[in-house]
Amino acid sequence: MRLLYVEDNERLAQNTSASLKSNGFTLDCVHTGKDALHAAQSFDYDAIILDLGLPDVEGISVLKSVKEAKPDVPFIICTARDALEDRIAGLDAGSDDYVVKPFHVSELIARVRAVLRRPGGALGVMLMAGNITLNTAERTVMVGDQPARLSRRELDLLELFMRRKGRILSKDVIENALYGFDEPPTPNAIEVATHRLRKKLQDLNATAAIHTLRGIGYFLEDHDT
Amino acid sequence: MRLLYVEDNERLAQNTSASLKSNGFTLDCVHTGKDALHAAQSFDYDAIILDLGLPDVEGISVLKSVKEAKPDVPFIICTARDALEDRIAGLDAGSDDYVVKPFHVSELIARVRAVLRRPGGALGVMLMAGNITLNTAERTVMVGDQPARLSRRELDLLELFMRRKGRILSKDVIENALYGFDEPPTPNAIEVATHRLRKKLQDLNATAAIHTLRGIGYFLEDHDT
DNA sequence: CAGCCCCTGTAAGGCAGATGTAAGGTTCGC
DNA sequence: GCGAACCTTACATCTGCCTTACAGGGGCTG
Repeated sequence: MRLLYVEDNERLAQNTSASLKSNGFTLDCVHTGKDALHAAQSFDYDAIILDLGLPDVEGISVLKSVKEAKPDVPFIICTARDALEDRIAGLDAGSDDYVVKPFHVSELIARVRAVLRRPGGALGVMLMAGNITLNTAERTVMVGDQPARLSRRELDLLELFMRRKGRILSKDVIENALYGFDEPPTPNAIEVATHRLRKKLQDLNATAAIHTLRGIGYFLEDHDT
Repeated sequence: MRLLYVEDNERLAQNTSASLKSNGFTLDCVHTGKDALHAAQSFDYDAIILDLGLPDVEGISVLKSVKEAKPDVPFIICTARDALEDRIAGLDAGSDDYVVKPFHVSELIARVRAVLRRPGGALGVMLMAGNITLNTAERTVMVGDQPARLSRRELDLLELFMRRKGRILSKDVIENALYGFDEPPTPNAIEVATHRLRKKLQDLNATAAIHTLRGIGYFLEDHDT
């Protein structure tokens, strides 16, 4: 679950980023409209949180540019209470929701979740593979009738594999999906994460397993359909 | 890039068809579930756009029938906003996408492109020779209905041959294509690699083979076209 | 605030498949 | 029949992945 957070106020950005991260989101945080455009272009985010009133490029134009290229990405706009016209313009331009400043982080998180849960969004789906069931809304995993105790990383990884069940995922793809660009891991990190996930699944007698293709990537086997 | 478009509303169908065609897609348009099933059976579409609420056969059952026979075909569903929740409940949101009516054609096109660009999608070319199929996006090879387990070199080599199907490739060309400047192999390396690839293809009863032209090079036979 | 536990990335060693090299054997063309 | 080009097999290396151990960090609890 990877988000882009566009906020020019450094302190606010720091606080909010921390909260979002601790709530299980992978987060890329940028401070200018230019960076935002660049980031949005180079990766498919599940949602974009956009602060209006950026220094270099007008916020709304960021939204419009991105929406043009990727109409599907949901936006959540943060704006001051008195900037009402901006807000309306934002919704007209295709924003999916907005939050009025000052806001509690919990409210922002709730809105993000709500947007992701919408049809076509990333949340609210049940994923299945063999006897593994992953509830993306609750972030819980069952193997057969046993609940699986997975850490955040493990769960993100498993969700990635299940969303792309049967398809091959290179380490590159995995890295992009799980890690923000300010936290690049060694390639080994993914190997270790995969190993830990595999072990837990195996211990619970999961009937779907992650296979390795040497030099190419990994894939989750898919003998149901 | 060939699509199947299933839509019972004639006027909407005409408009949308025109837009899709002018965007470079080859399009088959049908108006009933029956025709849709028939069309989907007789041709391998790169994606299917399906309107829900068809007159004769319920849309979802079209989807299920086709998915049963061809699990890999991506579907994009068009539906009214209020009918959405119950409809998508039974679907695997991991492999499909949705457009909510009324929609801009540009949005539909964007979704189609997104789906095709996914690993396993068709943008990332499919190469074929005899009963060999190479998916360049996933880097997978099928011989008939058997998956081939090729190493990276073998796959690179096969891809090279298939992209230049029927043409003669000298060892020089192959060497340049497969090896970086800083890793010049002995000429024998290519012979060995070819040998290993040939063996795996033969073991899987491939109907296309790599032939040798003494003193000139190799080529992949091409009796289809 | 201390202590503890869990999570997670890093580092290091080992194993196995992949790949190049070498050494005959085979085939083709002259 | 001779030589050159290619095939085939065996072998050694090397890369990539697995596995385990360890350490820093964050959160929870007493």
